[in-house]
Amino acid sequence: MGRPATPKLSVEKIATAALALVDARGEFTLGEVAAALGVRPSSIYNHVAGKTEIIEAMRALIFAEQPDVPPAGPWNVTLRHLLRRYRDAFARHPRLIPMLTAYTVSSPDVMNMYDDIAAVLSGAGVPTGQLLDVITVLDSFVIGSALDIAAPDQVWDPAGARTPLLVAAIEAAGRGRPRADRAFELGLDLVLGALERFSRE
Amino acid sequence: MGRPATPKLSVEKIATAALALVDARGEFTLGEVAAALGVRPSSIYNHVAGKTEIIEAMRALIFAEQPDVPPAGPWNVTLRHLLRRYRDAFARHPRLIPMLTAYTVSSPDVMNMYDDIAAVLSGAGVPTGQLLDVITVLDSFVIGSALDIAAPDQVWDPAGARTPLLVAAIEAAGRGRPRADRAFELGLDLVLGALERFSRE
DNA sequence: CACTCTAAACGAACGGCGTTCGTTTAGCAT
DNA sequence: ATGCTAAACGAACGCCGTTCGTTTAGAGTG
Repeated sequence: MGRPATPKLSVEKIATAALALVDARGEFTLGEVAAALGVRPSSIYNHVAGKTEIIEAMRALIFAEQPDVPPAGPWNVTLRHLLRRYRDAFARHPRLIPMLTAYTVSSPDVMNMYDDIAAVLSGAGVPTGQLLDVITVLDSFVIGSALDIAAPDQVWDPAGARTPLLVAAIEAAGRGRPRADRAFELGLDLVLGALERFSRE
Repeated sequence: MGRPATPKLSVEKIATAALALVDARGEFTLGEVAAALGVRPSSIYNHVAGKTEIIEAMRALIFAEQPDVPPAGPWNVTLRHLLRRYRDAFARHPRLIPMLTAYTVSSPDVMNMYDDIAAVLSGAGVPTGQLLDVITVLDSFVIGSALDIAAPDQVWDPAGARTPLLVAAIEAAGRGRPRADRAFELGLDLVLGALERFSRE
């Protein structure tokens, strides 16, 4: 026993193993992470302060997975790419999303994203006084949409319907990931359209 | 010991006690709930299958707290009231929100809400094929906004900023609950404005 | 080259929490 | 009266996150 020749652990390895567990089963345990890395649970604490810090590391990980996007072109195209990329970071790991909503989001990656969005919006003519409000609206929509991906399709009980309207709408809408993607794109259209009008005033 | 003359517990009492704990401290334990009700933890299982079912009961509770709203007036006013009421149900108990995002949302109260929204949207001219997509967009925005309330104000580290833009925007925006409310109202303006255009096409 | 210091893995242990199960008893139905 | 169901209880279990002291590999220092 004792210290090994080459370290078996690192923050990134721990986060990656935990993320694999979350993707596969929707949750993770320190014991499982340790087992996946051929290590005992207590060893993890040499690299990480606790379970919440592992979750924070996973957040950093999924943002690091993102490709960088050149910020060129007209502002609405750029903003659309930015928001899509933001949501995609969550969308690649749907079961992780609920865990991330339990804590606050002040990681540097998120700040960079906010920074980019702020630049684009300002260029589009949004005044400084309203900048953060607009960013909040966009952020809320993106995070809500991400949660929508994680939600399994409703097992619909027609007996509970007060209107046949909703039943018809649900049956017409399709299911699963494509449905969530389509709704997100529609939301982008709506919000960006509104922002255009907003920035012209 | 044995069975008491009048029952000490009920699903509603359990959910109410748990909700009080969540409001006060952001989390709850079966032991704490039991203590608050003058009961032992195991007794809870005579009324509820487990902790997740308590959370589900809390969801029902906060929707039951809502006043009923007469669905009169032009569709955009009605929809605005509906969405505001939807968000207010969460907003009264901000620390509960992250717990609710961990599971799916198929409670009957939520379905009624969807039903109402569907009726209004359909009346506004949204075709059946897109009804659920629009509802999803609205739902995502509302839930994202609710989470925004729960998020404490960012402790801002100016060293991490790549642009002074975001710093200025954050300082200009104010803090806490009023800020979140203002952003939500702005989002309502944007989305409803976009829907008007959308329904005129 | 000896010596020290730090960092990494380990084993044991703890305290808490969610949950299960068998027991006891009050009120209702037969 | 008798039996059934429902509600509260106590004891116990197993898992999980976390802490602490111990062991040892390698890097730094004189």
